[in-house]
Amino acid sequence: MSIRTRFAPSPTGYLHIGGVRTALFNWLYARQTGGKFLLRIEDTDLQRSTDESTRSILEGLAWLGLADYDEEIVFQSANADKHRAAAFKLIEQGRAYRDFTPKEGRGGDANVKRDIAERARHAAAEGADHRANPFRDLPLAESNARAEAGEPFAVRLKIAREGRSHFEDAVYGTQERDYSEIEDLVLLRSDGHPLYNLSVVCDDIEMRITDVIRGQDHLTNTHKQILIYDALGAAAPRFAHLPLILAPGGKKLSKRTHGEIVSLTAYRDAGFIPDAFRNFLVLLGWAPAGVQSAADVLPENTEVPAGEVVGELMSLGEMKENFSLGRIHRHPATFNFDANNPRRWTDDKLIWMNAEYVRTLPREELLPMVRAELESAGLWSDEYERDRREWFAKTVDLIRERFYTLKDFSGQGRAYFADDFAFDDAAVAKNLKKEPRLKELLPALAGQLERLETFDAATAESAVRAFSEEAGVKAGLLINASRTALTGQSVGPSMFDVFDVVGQTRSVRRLRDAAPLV
RNA sequence: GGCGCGUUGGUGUAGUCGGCUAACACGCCGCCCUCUCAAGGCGGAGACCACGGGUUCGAGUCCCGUACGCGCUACCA
Repeated sequence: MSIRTRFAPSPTGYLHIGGVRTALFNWLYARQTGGKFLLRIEDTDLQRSTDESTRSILEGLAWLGLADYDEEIVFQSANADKHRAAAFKLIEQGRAYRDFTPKEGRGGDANVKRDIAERARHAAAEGADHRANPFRDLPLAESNARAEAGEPFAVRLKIAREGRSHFEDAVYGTQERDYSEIEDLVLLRSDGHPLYNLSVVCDDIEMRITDVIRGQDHLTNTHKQILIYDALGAAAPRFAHLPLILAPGGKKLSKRTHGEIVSLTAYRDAGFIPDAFRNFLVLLGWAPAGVQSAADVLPENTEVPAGEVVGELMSLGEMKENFSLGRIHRHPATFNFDANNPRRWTDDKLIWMNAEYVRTLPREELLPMVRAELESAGLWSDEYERDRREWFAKTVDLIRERFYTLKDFSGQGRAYFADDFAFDDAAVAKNLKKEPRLKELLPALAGQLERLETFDAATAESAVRAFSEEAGVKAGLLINASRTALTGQSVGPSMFDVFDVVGQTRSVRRLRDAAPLV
C-alpha cells in the first residue's frame, strides 16, 4: 500500500517552527516514497481557531514549497457529524458509554496544567480507579432512556480493565502502557462536540493515513488513539514521533510565550530564503548518516556528485533522497533566538546558512527574490529586466557576496539602486573627516574619472592609482573615501567594482557631493 | 504525584557489530589574503561523552541506579 502522510495543524495561531518541521518531515517522507502528502486543518476548537491562522499556515507552507498537497484540504470541523456518529456507534456496540456526571468546570487556561497535575496527584494518593465511573456499566436501555429524556451526557471510551497497549514507534521504538494508566477518555463533550482524540482517529481512518508523523508531545496520547482505532475496528497506522524543538530556556516552543519570533512568516518577512530555511530546519532533529564537510569526504578538487550528501548543505532533492525516519533523533533540539538582540535575533546557524544560499543560489533563482525585495522597498525599476538586465545581474552578483538576507539588498544595498541612501556616521568619521585634504581631493578625483572615455573597474583603478601618486597620498585613502562617498558605508565590495557598477555619472556626482561632508 | 521520553563542547550534530588520543558544522579567538568588510585558506580555545555503579582486556557505545530536563496526564488541540 502506498504511503499517505498528513500534516494536521490547528489554526489557533501562526505556523511556528516546530509545526513547519513536522510538515517538512511528512512531506519528505511522502515524496521520498512516492506516496501522498495531505493537509488537514484541525479547526475543531471553535473559540481559538481563526481564518487568519489558516491563511498564515497555507501561506507559510506555500512559501516553503510544501503546498503541493495531493488531495483536497480537509477541514476537520466539516466532519464533526461523522465523528459524532462514530461515537454513537461505539455506544451501541458497548465500546463506549454515556457519562451523565455533570460537567466539571475548569479554571482559566493559564492554570489548567497545574490543575490537572494537582488533580492527578490527589487521585493517585487516593488510589483512584480509572474504571470506577458509575455509568460505565449502566444498561444500554437505561442509558438510552435517560438520553432521550434530555439528560446531558458526555461519551467515554470503555477501556478494558486488564491489559497493555503497545505500538512500535518508528523513532522511539516499542511503546507500552498499562490500561490502568489510561482513563476512560471522553470522546464527545456533553454539548455534543467531538474531542481531539476521536476526531484525529476518525479523520486519519477516512483519509487512509498510513503514517502519522507528529510531535513527541503526542507520544503518550497515542495509546489512547490506538484504543480508539481498535474500538472502531480499524487498523492503526504506523507512528513516528518527532523530538520537540525547544526554546533557549529549554521549554517547548510556543506561540503564546515566545511570540512572533518563532513564527515562520517572521522569517519570510525578514528576508530568509525558503531553501535555506528548509535546510536549517531539516537538521533540527535529523541528520544524514555521518555528516562531514565536503573537504573531508572527497579528494581534493573533485566535483560534488549530484544527489550525494556530503555535508549539511543540501538541496531539496538531496534531502528527499537521504531522509529516513530511522535517523530522526530522540532528544529535543534547542532553537536559538533572542528578541532583545537585533544583531543576532535568531539562530546563528540559520543566519549563516541563509548567507550561504544568498551567495551561492543560481542567478535565475535569486534574481526574482531580489526583485520582490526591491519592489517592496520601492527600489525596483522595470529597466532591470530590460536594458539594464546585465547591469542588474552583475550588481546583484557583486553585492550578494556579503549579504545575509534578502533585506540587505534594499538596506545595505540601497546605494546601488537609488541616490537617496544614508551615510553611516562612523563611516563618514573614519573615511572622510579624518583627512581634511579630501575636501579638495574628492572633487579632483571626480574630475579625473569624468575624463575617462571607457569606464569600468580596470580604468577606474588605474585612474585612481595614478591620481593618488600624483597627489602624493596613499591609494587606500582615496579608495576608502570613495567607498563612503559612493555608498555611505565603510564596508563593501572591492571599490573598483563598485565604481564600475555605480557607473561614471553617478560616481562622479557622488564624489563631488561628498566633499562638503569632509 | 503517576506514566513516558531524553541527557556528546555555547548551539546543531557524527560516532551502524564496544577499540576515541571523541569527529563535523555554526559561533568564538588568532594568522594569511587585502582598498574596507565579508568570503576563502590555515591554526587555536572549547566536551574527561549528566552523575554513580556494574559487565568487559577495553564503554560515549551494553546493564542497573541517581540527578536533571522535557512531555503527557482536560467534557484543549
